[in-house]
Amino acid sequence: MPAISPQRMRDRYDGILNAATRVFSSKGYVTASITEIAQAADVSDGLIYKYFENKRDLLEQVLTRFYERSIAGIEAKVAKGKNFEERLYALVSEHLHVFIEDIDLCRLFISEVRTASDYRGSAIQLLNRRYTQILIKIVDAGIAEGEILPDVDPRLVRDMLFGAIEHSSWRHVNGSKPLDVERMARGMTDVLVNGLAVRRRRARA
Amino acid sequence: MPAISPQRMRDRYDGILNAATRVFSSKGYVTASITEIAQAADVSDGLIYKYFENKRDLLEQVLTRFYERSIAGIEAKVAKGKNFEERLYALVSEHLHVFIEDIDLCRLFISEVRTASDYRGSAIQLLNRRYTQILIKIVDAGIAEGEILPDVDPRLVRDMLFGAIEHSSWRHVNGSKPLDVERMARGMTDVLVNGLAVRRRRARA
Amino acid sequence: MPAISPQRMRDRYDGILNAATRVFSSKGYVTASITEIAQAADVSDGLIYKYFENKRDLLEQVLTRFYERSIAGIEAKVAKGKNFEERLYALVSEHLHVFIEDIDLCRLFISEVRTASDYRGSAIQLLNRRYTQILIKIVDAGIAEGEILPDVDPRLVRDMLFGAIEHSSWRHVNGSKPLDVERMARGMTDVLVNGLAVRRRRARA
Amino acid sequence: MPAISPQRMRDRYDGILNAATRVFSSKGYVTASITEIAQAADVSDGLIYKYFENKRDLLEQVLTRFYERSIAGIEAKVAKGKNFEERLYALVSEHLHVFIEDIDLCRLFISEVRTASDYRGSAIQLLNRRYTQILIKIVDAGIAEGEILPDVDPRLVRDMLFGAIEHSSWRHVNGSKPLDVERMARGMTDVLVNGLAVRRRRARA
DNA sequence: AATGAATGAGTTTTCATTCAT
DNA sequence: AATGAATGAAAACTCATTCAT
Repeated sequence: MPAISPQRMRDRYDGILNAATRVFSSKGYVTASITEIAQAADVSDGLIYKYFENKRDLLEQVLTRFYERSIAGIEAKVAKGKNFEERLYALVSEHLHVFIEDIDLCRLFISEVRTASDYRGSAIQLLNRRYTQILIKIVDAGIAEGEILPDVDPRLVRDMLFGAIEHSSWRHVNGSKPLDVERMARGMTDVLVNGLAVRRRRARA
Repeated sequence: MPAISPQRMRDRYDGILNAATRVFSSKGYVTASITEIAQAADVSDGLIYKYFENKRDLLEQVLTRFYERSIAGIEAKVAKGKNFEERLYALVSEHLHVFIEDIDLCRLFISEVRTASDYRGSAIQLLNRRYTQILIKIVDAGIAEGEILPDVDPRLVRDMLFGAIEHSSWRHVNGSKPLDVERMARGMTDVLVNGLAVRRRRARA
Repeated sequence: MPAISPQRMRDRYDGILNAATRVFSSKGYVTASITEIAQAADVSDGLIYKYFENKRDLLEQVLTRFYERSIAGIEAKVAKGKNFEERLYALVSEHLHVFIEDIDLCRLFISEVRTASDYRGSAIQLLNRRYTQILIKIVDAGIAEGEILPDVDPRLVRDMLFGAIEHSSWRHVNGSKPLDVERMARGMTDVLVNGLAVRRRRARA
Repeated sequence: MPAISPQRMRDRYDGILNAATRVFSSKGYVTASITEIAQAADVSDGLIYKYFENKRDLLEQVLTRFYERSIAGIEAKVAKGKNFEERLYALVSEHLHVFIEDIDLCRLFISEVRTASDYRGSAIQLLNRRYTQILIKIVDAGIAEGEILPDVDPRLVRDMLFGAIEHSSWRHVNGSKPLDVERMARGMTDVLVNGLAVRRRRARA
């Protein structure tokens, strides 16, 4: 004898999650209060604890859902790329787009998720791996198709790329300047592909 | 006619700063409490406020001291490099070393300093600029000496490099694996210099 | 669907207000602590902040309630007076009664309310005006009915009377002697009406 | 073997007292801090405790000195008055002048001195009596010389007058309007002497 | 005599979480 | 199922007073 329909339960859950996403994004984890989230969700404080274990759990759900959606979008775009360079470019530009469209969530993600003591083994960590795999596959395919030097360590490329994206996005996050996604994605892809060194006999693309 | 010797005052200051460094590093800024720091420094709560304006100020001093020391070390090493590649390698490997030796402080730095609303114009920001300049100069010199393509945007290189370092260090920070500094620094330098693409006519170094 | 009956909420509110009234009265605003009030109200510290904004707000509610009740009582008595002298007497004697019955609250009122920087425009100030009006109307009516000299400044009368009441009450407040309300009210009324000077041709009432 | 000359000791004492007068006046007793006073006196915190028992004692000395000086001034002026009305006027106007010239000290006096639990028997209380006596004597003399009705209670007059002065001064203290001393002193004296009631056969002055 | 470093109790206020209704 | 009243532990910070120097 369920006192509430599964659909309604689902709606409640989503409502709270959406509210938490908004509040956490705009105020940060510590500064946001359960009461504030409850009000934004038009729900009582107590009810939140029926759907989520505690404040930390709520944060994790928020981040997980965001990460899942972002990865799905990036995967879709990357799949359309026809060669190494196109796929790399798709990855970079999509990643940057996510940063631009959901700055606040990204800021939340970066500043809170890693602090979590329970980071290892969490759902987030699994997503992280999944995301990483996207790039690894791109690189592996590039090597297989002869586009990329075979002695390149894919993990190195991953670190350089994601690090670069994150790093350059930060300035945007912190508000100093708008980000020119197109130009930046192009620049990163280019440097990664061709390096910085002067070539004697071969013109760069 | 001070009631306490300057030396003892200096010791007190350092004692508190060291205690704060330890506590902040291990627990994070918000989670650490003044009382905890005071106990770690074997000092009363109140005394902390004689040497530091408030909790935030204490954090800033901790970060500034750390940053200053790190920069000095890196600058020294970089100065010894004879060409672009050597200097770039020095920068990368020193930076990685700092990350490895002071993981917790780096985590603190990354997760707290950028959140600070008063970041802009702060001492930290100045240090950040100073650090950034080290790399910019390396790149500029590389261009001047014809080692590097003249149309390279130094800021792009900066973002890619620092981002990559930060990013790859994170895994180390989060504890999964030890970091092979030598190999990683070599790899990054190499990719940055030569790119990933296969060269037709020219053997890579 | 509140989790608590409105009646119980009202009781809590009143309980805290009463406790605060007691504690503030006996110890003064600054000296009284929230914890002390909470204990007196048999309630947790935190709950006080559910019913009142902060310590200052709590004080204001205490004073306002007291003032409202006092004014209502005085107004009622004054309304029964048939002429200037009777009404003046009613005002004076009621005011003195309040002082005697609630010495501590009066002391609190006098020493705290005027210090408040936010006094102007506050609820208290409005009550102050309302009280002042009672006397002004008495004087105006006395003039209109030819009982009082027309060139009398009602504000001067107000200052002299309220000042006198307050002042003479203070000795009572500070505990030296009990106050003979009847005699004092009679004396003040008389002096105000007839003055101190000897009259040549007219016997005093 | 005094390590410091009596004169220098006296200067120190006065310096601290003056500084305390300034700081207490402008910030109030609770808000003022010993450190602040020490700085204003160009002296160390600790030295204050060589000259005064504690913060409360310091306040009392400040108020006592102020009160003593004010009374002396008023006594001198009153002594010059030739009859009841002149002396009464002198008292009122001098009192008002003190209020105007030392508003902040008056505010301090009124809001702090009475709160003092040790009010009774203190130096301040003695001064209060001495001040009160000035008026009592004026009234007694007025009665003796036939200017004033013999059945007047001098204490009642005292309360009305001092109360009125204090009360009307408060508005000035609280800053709403400047005080017209002359007019107000004249008005009070007049009402006290002649009363408010219409006289049939005798024109008022 | 004079200093000012050092203390530590005490303050208001916030908030995640629980549980009676 | 849902509420929101109630808790109480914690936090940062202040300051009168003491005492080693």
